Amino acid sequence: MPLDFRQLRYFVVLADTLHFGRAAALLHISQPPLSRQIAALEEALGVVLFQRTSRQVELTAAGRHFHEQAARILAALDAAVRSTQATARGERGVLRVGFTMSAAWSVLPRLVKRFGDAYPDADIQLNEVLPRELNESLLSGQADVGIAFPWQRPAGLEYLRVYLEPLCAVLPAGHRLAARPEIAVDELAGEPFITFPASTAPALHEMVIGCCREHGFEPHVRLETHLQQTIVNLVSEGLGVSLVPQSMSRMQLPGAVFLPVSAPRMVEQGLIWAAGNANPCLPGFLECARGIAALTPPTVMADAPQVAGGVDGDM
Amino acid sequence: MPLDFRQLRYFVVLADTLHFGRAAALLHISQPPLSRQIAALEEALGVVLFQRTSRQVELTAAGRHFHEQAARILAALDAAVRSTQATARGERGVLRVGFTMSAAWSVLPRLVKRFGDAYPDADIQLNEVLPRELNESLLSGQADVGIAFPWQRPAGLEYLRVYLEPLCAVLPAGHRLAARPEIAVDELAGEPFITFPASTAPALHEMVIGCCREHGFEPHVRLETHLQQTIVNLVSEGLGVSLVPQSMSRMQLPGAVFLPVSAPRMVEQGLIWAAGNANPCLPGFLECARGIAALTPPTVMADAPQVAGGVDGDM
DNA sequence: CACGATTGATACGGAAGCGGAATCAATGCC
DNA sequence: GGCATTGATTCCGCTTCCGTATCAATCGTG
Repeated sequence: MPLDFRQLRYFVVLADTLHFGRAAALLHISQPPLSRQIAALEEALGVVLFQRTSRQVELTAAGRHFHEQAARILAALDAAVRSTQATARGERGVLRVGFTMSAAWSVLPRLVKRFGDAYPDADIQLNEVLPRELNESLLSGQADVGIAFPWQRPAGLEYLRVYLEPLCAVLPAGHRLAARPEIAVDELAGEPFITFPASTAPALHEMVIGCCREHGFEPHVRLETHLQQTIVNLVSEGLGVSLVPQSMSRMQLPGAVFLPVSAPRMVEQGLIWAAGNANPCLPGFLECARGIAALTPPTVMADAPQVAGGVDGDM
Repeated sequence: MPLDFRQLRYFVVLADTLHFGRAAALLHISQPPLSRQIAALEEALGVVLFQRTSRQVELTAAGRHFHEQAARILAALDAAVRSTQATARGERGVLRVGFTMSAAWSVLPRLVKRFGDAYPDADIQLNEVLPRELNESLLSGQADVGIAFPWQRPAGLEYLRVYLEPLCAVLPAGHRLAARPEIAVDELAGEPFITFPASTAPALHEMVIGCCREHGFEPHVRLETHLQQTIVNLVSEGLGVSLVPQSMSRMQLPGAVFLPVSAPRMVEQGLIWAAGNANPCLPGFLECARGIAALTPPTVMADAPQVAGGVDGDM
């Protein structure tokens, strides 16, 4: 009575073969149950689907119509099962990535591309968030994973380092130190610095200030701005100097020169995600990130042609 | 294991309510079988669809996706059942109507419109056929029903009269008899006649020739053509006279005058169909035709304003 | 902190449904 | 006219399913 999937499968095979015996053989059942299931289907529908004589079986007009519908439904069911399994395996779905502009400069494009190649049916939603908002965004479930310079990590958030690189100095092209192949950090002691505001980007703020303090001086902060690109721009205008991750040297500004520093501070970027996040795409994304991490050291070199002298980011 | 429809319905309700007890109540079953069916569904898919704690139920990402799919499939199944039942009732489907141009002049448009109003989801395929080909077309199943002036009817074909009307004379406007309100058929004895070829339209041929013979003369056939419209056109050009069904007077040609004849021969049109035709739309179509037949007599009058004097087609 | 209420999972017994072998009735072929 | 084929029917054994009762885990509350 309640219209079973089995009846649909039986019906479609019978409608294809128009022969109870052969259809039953294809279905790996004997003929009597097939007759009964078809009869039950017809009774459930209240419609005669086959016109039987004792010698041949024919579809009625209603049967022909139901044949198309049933085949479509069975195909849709099969597709639904497959796509659901793919969803559970993380091969399809949506992963919401919250990224900070500061952290996205080098890692994000490669990671997104790698993930897209590995999981072509999974979609990534990229949303920019402020660094201080990232943790809350992850914990509240608004984003599945974040890419950032790590900072104070609350309980419930996991972290995976993806990228390690040295800080380098960035100077105006006409600066007295700009022609040197390498400088020491403390040679910048008297220079006007351009840094990040501690309120919105504490990790980046600490990165520059902390590096200077390690080398024994308190930097003279002349300007603060949120974006690393802006820092480099301001440097190129001659407004000051700064310390930035080496990958920023990808910016090919005529007025700015990137110089390696001796015994540089290493800074890292990584993925942050909520420990309880159940998005099936997340493990695959993390795996891609681990792959990126393994490839990173040589890649850093290739990406930073302007910087002479190699500093390898061993991880 | 084999993925039942019931499991889909159970799953959708549970995904809607996210509460085993309430979902079971909505499904009019108790809670344990629901738990088991959901577990069986998850095992069949190999996918965890719900994240259960003892206090709350939540959909996983795969579960959310499967929810959409399952709801779509169930809706498609419901639609398929309804449309199949509608097909079996003849409320939807395709009815192939073979019509002869000669017979379609008056009845066909009204019949098609009536059927279209009564069965808005059923489609009519109109195909013109030559009169002599109609019977074979019906018997071979290329058409479901035909509209024609009846002729020799082979075994296996049914017939239903739909329309009865008198023949009337059609004369050139300048003809010596054209000013009369009515004429006798034998007054046309000496006139050049325009008729149909006996080979392709035997019924129409006999209609004219037989009428003349009934009135005691053999018409002098000057021209033969297949279409009634062409006959009227040729008459309006002064090339001869003819006898045509009264409904042809709907053609408002300046050069042609339609005149009632005394004691006119009545001619009928009707539906012809194969006795074994199982198209579910056919009974409804026949019913519409019976309705047309009942309405025909007054309609004939309204449609033939140029003909003075009423000749009622009693059926 | 302890008790009760709520929720989903599990155990068991009765009943319904399904599949398979045997058989029947109708039809076509030689 | 005998035989083969085809779908329907019957009966039996088994699986599966539902419902009642119960359990384990958790939350709320005083």
